[in-house]
Amino acid sequence: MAPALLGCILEHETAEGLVAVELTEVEAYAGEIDPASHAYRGKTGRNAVMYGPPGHAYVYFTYGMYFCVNVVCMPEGSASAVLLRAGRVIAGESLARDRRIPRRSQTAASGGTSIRSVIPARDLARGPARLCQALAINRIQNGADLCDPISHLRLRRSDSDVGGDSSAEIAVGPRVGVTAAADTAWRFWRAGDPTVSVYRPHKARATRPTNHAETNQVWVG
DNA sequence: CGTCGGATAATCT
DNA sequence: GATTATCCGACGA
Repeated sequence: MAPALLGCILEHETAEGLVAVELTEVEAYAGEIDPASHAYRGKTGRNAVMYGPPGHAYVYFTYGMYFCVNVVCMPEGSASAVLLRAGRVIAGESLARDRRIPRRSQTAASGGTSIRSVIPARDLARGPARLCQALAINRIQNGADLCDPISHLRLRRSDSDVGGDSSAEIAVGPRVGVTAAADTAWRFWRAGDPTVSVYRPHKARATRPTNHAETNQVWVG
């Protein structure tokens, strides 16, 4: 499913307008058999949508401030999903750019306008959390039916893909930022595409052992 | 260009 | 209490 999604269009229609992206980078997560999947340890409140019917959006909140969106890919009862990591904005570019202004740049001094240079078009949806920001995807869209043409958040084949074009070369490699199954090559992207995110291995944090002396622990004896 | 630390909170153990 | 499917800005080369 994952490489098949490359080149597909994800679009979100809101009161502000329409923003659409052509997918350029995705990652596959194989549910309960995949140590890197949120479903590896079974069904929970967060991953429940992954166990539902395919074609729906599994949106999760991470790092205290970001959302990422997946497409559920296996029949009901079986958890599996494809993370949408990046795309090229093909509609609603100015709206997407407005949504991508970092909150701490929206200071009163600058009148709500970032003093930083304009975000390059290639960076608008370059990364899973950026993609969600550009498309205004959040926990409200968790469970949304992406295949219903009525849905405001929908996934469709590209207009230029009717003849099964797929002229772009697809590259394969390990997934970004995962600790478990770090060598499993289930990341797929369009080779050479500038909207594909930069690969970064998971940050091996120094798990500093708790220093009991610093936390006022007193050992007597 | 590359590397690094901080932000920030739901979720799970 | 630890971990996290991330991003941004600062800093140095």
